[in-house]
Amino acid sequence: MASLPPPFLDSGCRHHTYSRKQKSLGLLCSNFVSLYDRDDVESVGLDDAARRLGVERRRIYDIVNVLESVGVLARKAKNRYSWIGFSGIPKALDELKEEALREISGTDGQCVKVLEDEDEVKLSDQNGNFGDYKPSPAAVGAASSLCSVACKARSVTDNRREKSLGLLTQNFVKLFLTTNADTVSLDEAARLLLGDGHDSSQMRNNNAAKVRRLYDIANVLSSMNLIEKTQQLETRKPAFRWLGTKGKPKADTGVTVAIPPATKQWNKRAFGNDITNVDHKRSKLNPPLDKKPSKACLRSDDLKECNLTAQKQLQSSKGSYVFGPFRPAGATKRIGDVEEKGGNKVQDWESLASSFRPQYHNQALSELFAHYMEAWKSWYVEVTQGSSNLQQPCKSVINQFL
DNA sequence: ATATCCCGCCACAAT
DNA sequence: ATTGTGGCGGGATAT
Repeated sequence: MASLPPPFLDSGCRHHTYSRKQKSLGLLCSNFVSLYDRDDVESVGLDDAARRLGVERRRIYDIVNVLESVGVLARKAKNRYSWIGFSGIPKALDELKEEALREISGTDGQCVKVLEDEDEVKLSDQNGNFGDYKPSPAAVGAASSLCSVACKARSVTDNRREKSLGLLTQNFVKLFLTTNADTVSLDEAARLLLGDGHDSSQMRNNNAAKVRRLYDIANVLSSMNLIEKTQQLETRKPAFRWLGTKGKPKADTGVTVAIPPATKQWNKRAFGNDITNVDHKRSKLNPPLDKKPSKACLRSDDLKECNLTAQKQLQSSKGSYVFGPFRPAGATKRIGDVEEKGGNKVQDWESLASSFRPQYHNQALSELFAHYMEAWKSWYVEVTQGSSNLQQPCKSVINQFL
């Protein structure tokens, strides 16, 4: 497998400054999709994909894993996947949701009720861009499902699976599916995903590792337009917004995939006009002669067509937008909705509190929950300072947990 | 400095 | 043993 890099010659990219942008997982995913999303494609070979996209096989595993979690692909055999396409997403999401709900109420004794949309505090909006942020109740569902996973005495083998990109992706998605919260902050997601149950110990820097994975996942889900990167207003801390299912809750027909300008990764991010990756031997063993990193040469042979992606450079601002390289089923848009649910939200803090009141005899769960409350608390303080007129209920409820 | 996150070593699983 | 998978985190880029 060890790809031997032929970094030599490449008159084309001579002085091209190395840019990781054109090597992002997201872009790779876009290319991957545009490469296989055709009528005549039913099977995808990993080697073939790696060759045609000009990347190491390792990278293919990354995107394939998350795509499979979302139903776009299905593993058929070693080295081979069957292409399902976007049409497989709705079903996959439904299943994930069902599974998530089952897990939540699963914990023998008590059942944690998934609360209906509640809070959501409007913060003073400086530039009118981001409307809100809340410590999303997604934690509710996530915490419990997470627990169910974390609690079961797992064998060492399962331990590996637990940290797989695929499972991580599913849990991440479930986070959005089980709640009405359409926004989850990076920190929160990192904390919730994966059991940080380890007794309050070395989970410090360990968190950084999880965040890295989260970025990986977010990049490909983002390129699939299932989520979008945002940030907490004010705090400017990174967060993710769910775009996946449009409007209607479920019911296959109701679920559609949002299809905004497929090319704009996150908020910006430029596009390379060529394929992703292909070795370029980074420093390490052979440090660049000067400050300029080595040239990123690409295997010009087969990846010529993949450039279609670059055309869609269309920088749609609000009204118009173009379809990405893929053709969704019932493409519904959802691009310029700067503002959302202007409606208020009945403070349901009390019920939230009672839902959680049942103390968990489970150590891991309670710890996890504690973390959630911790985050919530800090958030609360933050908000309180900003806008002094906040519903009182919040305070009392929060205090119950502190 | 902090936020992102690419890259590829190498452990582990499958053949 | 060989080959396929894919955690994991060092450290380079982007902001």
